[in-house]
Amino acid sequence: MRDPFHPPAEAIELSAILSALSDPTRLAILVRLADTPEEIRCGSFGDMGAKSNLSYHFAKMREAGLVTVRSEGTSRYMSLRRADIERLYPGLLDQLIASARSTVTKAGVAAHATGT
Amino acid sequence: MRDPFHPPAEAIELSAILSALSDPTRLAILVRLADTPEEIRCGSFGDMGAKSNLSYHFAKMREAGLVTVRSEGTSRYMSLRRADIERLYPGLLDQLIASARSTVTKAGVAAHATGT
DNA sequence: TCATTTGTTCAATGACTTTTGAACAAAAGG
DNA sequence: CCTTTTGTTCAAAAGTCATTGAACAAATGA
Repeated sequence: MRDPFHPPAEAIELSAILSALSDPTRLAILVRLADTPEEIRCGSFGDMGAKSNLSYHFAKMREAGLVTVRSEGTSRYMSLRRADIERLYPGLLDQLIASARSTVTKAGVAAHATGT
Repeated sequence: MRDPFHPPAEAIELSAILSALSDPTRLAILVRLADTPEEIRCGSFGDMGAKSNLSYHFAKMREAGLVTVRSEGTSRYMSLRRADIERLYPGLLDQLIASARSTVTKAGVAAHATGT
C-alpha cells in the first residue's frame, strides 16, 4: 500500500488541529498515541469502532498535520508529528495531551461525565 | 435583556472547548478577549462580520463554557471564564491563547498563511 | 409616544461531519 | 492461484455548521 499524503509543516493550521481534536474518539486516539513511545499499528484501535469509521478519523488527524502514517505490508503505522507541531505552536501538543488525559480513560472514551 | 444561560463549570467539556476554537473567527475573538483586561462589549467585534453571525459565534463560545455574557441596558458584555477553565484544565487556556496569538493578527483574521 | 441602538432569533441555503455496511485494493501465506 | 489480513474508498443517511438578510425584542432617549 502507498504512503498517504501529509501536509507540509508550514501548512499546519491551529484551527485544523483543534478541529481534529474536537471529537472524543480522536482525543482518545491522541492519548493512546501519546502513551506509546513507538508507532502504533492502526488496527490496534479496533476497540474504538468500525474499521471504516476509524479510517475516517485517522485521515482527519493526518490531514490536520497531527500524525504521520506509514505503510508496511498490509498494515499502517501512526505516530504524532511532535517536532513539527512543537516548532509551530510550542507547548501546545503537550498541553492538549495533558488536558485530554484528564478526560479520557484507559477504556477509550470519556470519563468526567461519570465522575471517575 | 435577560442574561443568557451558561453551563455549570462541571459540564464544560474539553471537546466542546476545542470545537468552539476550531473556527478562525472565534480564535480571533479569543485573542481579543485575552488582550483586554476588562469585559468587552459584543458590539465592538463589529469588524469581524455580520451581527447575526457574530451572535451565533458568541453563543457557541458561551455554550462551550469559554465565556460569560452579561446584559446591561441594550448591550452585552463578554469575558473569558478563566477561573473555571483553569480549574478543570490547568494551563490549557493560556496555551490556547498563546498559540492563537501566533496565528491571529490585530486586523482580526489569520496571518501565517500570508506569511506575516 | 416614536425612533434609535443593540443584539437575538428565524428561515433558508450550501457545505461539512459522523456513522454504517458493502465493495474494493494490496500484500502475504498457503 | 486462492485465501486471509489489513485497511481504504464509496454511497447513503442524518445531523450539524457557518452565513445571510429580515424580522423581532428590549432598553434608551428625544
